[in-house]
Amino acid sequence: MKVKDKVKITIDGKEVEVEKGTPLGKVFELAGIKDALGGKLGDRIIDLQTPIREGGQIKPIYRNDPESLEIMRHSLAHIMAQALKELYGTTKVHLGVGPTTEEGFYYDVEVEGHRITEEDLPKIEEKMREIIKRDYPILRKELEREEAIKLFEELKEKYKVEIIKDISPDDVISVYQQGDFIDLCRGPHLPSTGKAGAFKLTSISGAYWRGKADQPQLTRIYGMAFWTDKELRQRLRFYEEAKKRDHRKLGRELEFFLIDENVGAGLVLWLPRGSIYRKVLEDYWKEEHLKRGYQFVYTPHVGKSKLWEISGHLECYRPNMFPPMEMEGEEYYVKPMNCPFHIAIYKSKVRSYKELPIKLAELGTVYRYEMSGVLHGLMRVRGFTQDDAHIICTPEQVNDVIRETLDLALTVLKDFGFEDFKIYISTRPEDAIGSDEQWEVSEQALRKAVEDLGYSYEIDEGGGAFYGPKIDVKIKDAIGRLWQCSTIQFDFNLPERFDMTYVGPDNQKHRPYMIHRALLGSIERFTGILLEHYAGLLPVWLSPTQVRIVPIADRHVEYGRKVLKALEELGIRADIDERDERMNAKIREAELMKIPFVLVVGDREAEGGTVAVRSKKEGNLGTMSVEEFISFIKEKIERKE
RNA sequence: GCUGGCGUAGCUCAGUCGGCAGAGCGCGGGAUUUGUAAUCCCGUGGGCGCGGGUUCAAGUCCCGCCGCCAGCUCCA
Repeated sequence: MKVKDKVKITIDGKEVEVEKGTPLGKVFELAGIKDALGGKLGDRIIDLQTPIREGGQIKPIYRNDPESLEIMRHSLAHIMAQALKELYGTTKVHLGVGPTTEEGFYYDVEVEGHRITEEDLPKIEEKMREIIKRDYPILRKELEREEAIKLFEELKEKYKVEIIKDISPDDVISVYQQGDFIDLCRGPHLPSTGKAGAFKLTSISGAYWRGKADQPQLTRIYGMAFWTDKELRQRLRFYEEAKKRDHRKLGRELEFFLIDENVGAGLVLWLPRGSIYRKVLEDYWKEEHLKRGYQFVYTPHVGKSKLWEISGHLECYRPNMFPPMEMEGEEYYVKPMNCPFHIAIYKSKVRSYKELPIKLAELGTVYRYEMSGVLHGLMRVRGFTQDDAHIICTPEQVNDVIRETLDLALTVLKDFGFEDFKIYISTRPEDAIGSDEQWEVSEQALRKAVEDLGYSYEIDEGGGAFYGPKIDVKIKDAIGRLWQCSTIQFDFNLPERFDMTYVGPDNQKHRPYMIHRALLGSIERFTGILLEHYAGLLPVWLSPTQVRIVPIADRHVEYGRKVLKALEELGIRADIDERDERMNAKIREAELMKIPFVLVVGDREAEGGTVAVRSKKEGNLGTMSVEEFISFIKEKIERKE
């Protein structure tokens, strides 16, 4: 045997030399590695049957490694496909693709002569368990292209044949077989079906073949899978928890907002309770911006088509805009963005470098046409209010401006109770406009700002818009979900298009930098996130009603009103439940409305000038004097608890 | 927009094979005057999403539209 047919492999610091093409399982055996389910070769996860053709580092994957799940889920996708074929006929089921997901797997399939519904899922699950019990060995085979095409043509796997034809000639075509089920697959897979973990088929939906709308639509069957039942149940509980927190449900129960089909899909009606919360949020937002030298502007909801032509929106953004309306021979569009208006304000006079940076802010309501299928409560709507601002500055100011903006974003998000952030910087894409210098200066400013503030970040290389780089901030909510809120974005396009200038110290005209930014994103979406984060129990400072007074009997109403007045005079949002109901019913009502504090007043309180305080979070706190309660709640409000 | 599922009272939901539209909560009235999550009684409330069709008869079957939900795709 020639030396060049051997490959050198390093595993856990140990070197072994094996014949080229030796399966990984055998390699592990030689290296004395037991119980591994696969290995990681570079970024690729491979299974025990994969032949090793090149040398290098291989990291064994054991059941405890997160990568092992990928192997197992992949095999479950095959087990599901096999189950479908056994149930509906080998040549009737046409398989699409069956990858793993973050928590499980799915398979896109087409079943001739049967429409798969959710009701079929238990039946399919049962068949899968049967196949797992049969503990078929899962065997890898490599085939020649022609051989593979012939095989899958015989199996009536039209989609698989299509995939094979697209596989590059340099790549190996592999299939995996378990029992009499055989599937085109790169792997990795478990050694046998019996090794699969706990799973549940969760849902079903349509998905286009190759994700393209002009292709046939297949049925996508989703499964969730973990090694143990416990982990699976935990994940299912997470969904139940998420469901309980659903802002659409909370929004109705807490009377925050309404979406009325007679008004229109994706158009939000803010109810009084939601509106008072929103006012508090907006007041806070404005204060924070005033402190940092922002100037507020108000701009109209519609503008002439010319404006959108110059901005380029009609060219690039039209599918997302509401159609035009005609007036006096002129076309007007409802605004999908505020930028052109802010630019018009900037341009309304000659600007000197001495007045830069100029920061124009607006809670600007914009309208975007979103496809009906993507609308979702407050999270995805057709009319929403951006907490928008445009900062126009000189190149020298870019660093300070970005740092200050990011700092403001994080300060605001922290004040709303978010502590966990993920920061992403997106850099220059292929087909970008703007000079090298502009990109260099801007990307540098973004990095420096995050570093100065002591945060880590991820770079999305080439992920910026064609007109500039950006920072996005995602927040982690109480159940670990990430939501994108803040975005700080350079724009090299609009200053050019609108010919924005400022006069520099050299008395010449210069092109300013423009930064577009939103901190919360949109008020609607942010409200949805807040409601879900807090499961409806907002911090006291944001609660529509901060205090409810509950008189025990009619004769206590008078005293209750006195307490109410004392609170109201200090700007505390309070009300009194004077209904002819029992105290328990009133307390229950307050609990359901998630009112942070209930003050029970009866004979004892009326006599002593006190209140019996019940906190939504902590239950009965006992008796306090009215003054004590006031300073107690005032402090919580100030500290944004 | 596409695929699948769904649409019955303000809310949550029953309604069988096509045969007189129901419950609880809510709301109104009355009784009751209460100590930390639902007091009792009486009453009120529905062109069954909208529009067509089949039928002696449609909440139920068929077609079209609107909306909602889960995805695909896309995004604040």
